[in-house]
Amino acid sequence: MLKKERQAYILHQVNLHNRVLSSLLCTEINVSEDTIRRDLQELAEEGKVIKVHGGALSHSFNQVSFPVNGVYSQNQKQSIAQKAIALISNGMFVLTSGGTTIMELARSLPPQLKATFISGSIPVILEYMHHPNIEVILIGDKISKNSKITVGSDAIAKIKQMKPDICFLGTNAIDIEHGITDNDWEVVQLKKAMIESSKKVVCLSIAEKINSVQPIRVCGLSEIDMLITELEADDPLLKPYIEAGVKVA
Amino acid sequence: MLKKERQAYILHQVNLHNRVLSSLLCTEINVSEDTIRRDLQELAEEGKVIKVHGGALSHSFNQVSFPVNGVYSQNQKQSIAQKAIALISNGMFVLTSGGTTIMELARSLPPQLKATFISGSIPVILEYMHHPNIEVILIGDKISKNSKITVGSDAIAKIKQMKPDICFLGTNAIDIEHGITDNDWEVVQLKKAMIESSKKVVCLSIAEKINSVQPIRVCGLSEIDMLITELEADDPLLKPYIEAGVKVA
DNA sequence: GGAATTCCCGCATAAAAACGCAGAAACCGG
DNA sequence: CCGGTTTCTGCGTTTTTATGCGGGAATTCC
Repeated sequence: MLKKERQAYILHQVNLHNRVLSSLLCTEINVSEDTIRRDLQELAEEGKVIKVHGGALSHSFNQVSFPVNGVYSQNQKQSIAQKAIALISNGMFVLTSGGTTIMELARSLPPQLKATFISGSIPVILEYMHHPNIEVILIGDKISKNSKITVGSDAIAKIKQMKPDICFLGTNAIDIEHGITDNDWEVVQLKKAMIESSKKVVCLSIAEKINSVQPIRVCGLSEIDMLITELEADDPLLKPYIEAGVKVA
Repeated sequence: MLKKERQAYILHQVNLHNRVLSSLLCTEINVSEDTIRRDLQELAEEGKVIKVHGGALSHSFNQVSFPVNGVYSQNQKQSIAQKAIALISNGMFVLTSGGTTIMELARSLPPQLKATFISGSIPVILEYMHHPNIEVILIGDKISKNSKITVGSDAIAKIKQMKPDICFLGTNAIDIEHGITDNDWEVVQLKKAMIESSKKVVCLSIAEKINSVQPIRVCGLSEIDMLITELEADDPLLKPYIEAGVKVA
């Protein structure tokens, strides 16, 4: 069999079945694994397939991403994400909500980190999926088209079954008196469950949202362990929260 | 034999068999390999064949290099999607697998359709989310990065709790003897559960995949209700399936 | 953390291509 | 018919290409 023929055949198989294993191909075509590997290599260089350990994948399926429009206050959120990442170590189970701050966190995860991330937010999950070393657990249920997150009793039940090491909450509003508040009833139910299940609860919030209130209460300050903002820890804005027993970073 | 004659003969052979080997040709015509090589060279320069190491290929053969970004066989999948959509009516619960054919189905859903769609495939879910009137239920569990679908016992358990009206399966390989087969163990588990739960099972497959086999068995033909391809229902390729009791469209 | 794959590198080999050359055949204008 | 020219073809040598093999590095899986 001619080289080009072989490559055409491989390409055909990849496009048909979305993935091929070099081990299977080489028995099928009756050539050595090296040859298959070299073929896949060439096809990959021409951009016709995506080479992976043990075989190759079709190009068509592997470029899912969410339309990201300009993120508000990206710099601040970046700096929040960095502080949050410092709390994560290898092997942890990390539960996260949705929201642009969490997105920033997801995007900034160091590539060598090995951990398990759990979320019901579609955009966030997509970011997690791009990372090579993390396991991704998706919480299923009905999708709320507004917030692009799964909501409902199944999702809540699933969260309650878990005991993640740490939970990162994108925060909509936080206030000394009313604690964490939000404006979407279903999302609030979810966050409540997340707080209840997690060993440690960390709120991520840009300074702008500090001392603001939304209609629906998530939890009181006593139930969160840490508040991360882009501010320095000794910023006067944070002082009342420290006094209320919340760690800040 | 004259040069022109020889070249005409070679060209004829190429168009007939899509390929020629120079070694064979030279014994056939009884000239030296050099001569054959020179002929092929000329024909290649005139663009009539594609010269490769060891022989030459027909132009049509090589031309089947696919668009790198686009979906393979999109037209066929479009037409399959249309046939599948005809089976969906308002108020239905529709369970779907993943795959590019299902993606096409998701993209082509008429905007006024009101139904509930259930899936564990991230790319497919993203498409569903764009539609204004459909409810989207996401099956949660661990995400398989290969297939971008949730897999695992939780996902299977969730599917078994449901009784969807119809289930659309993207098909990897279908064959009279072996039924539906696939190449990813976890995905197969999922598909088995989907088939078991659903009132009606519809397989979507481009004609190219008909009569092909993959390593892992999903189910026999008796378990599926309908097979949708881009072919006409009276195509001879489909006849054995009809005889096996599968409806086709 | 250890076993099993898979990958990567260099080498060996055989097949095919390229190259130069020379002889044979065809062509061609007288 | 004949010498000169061009074209074609085959041969020997050198290069290039394709492929398989072995061993060590890297990766994945349990």
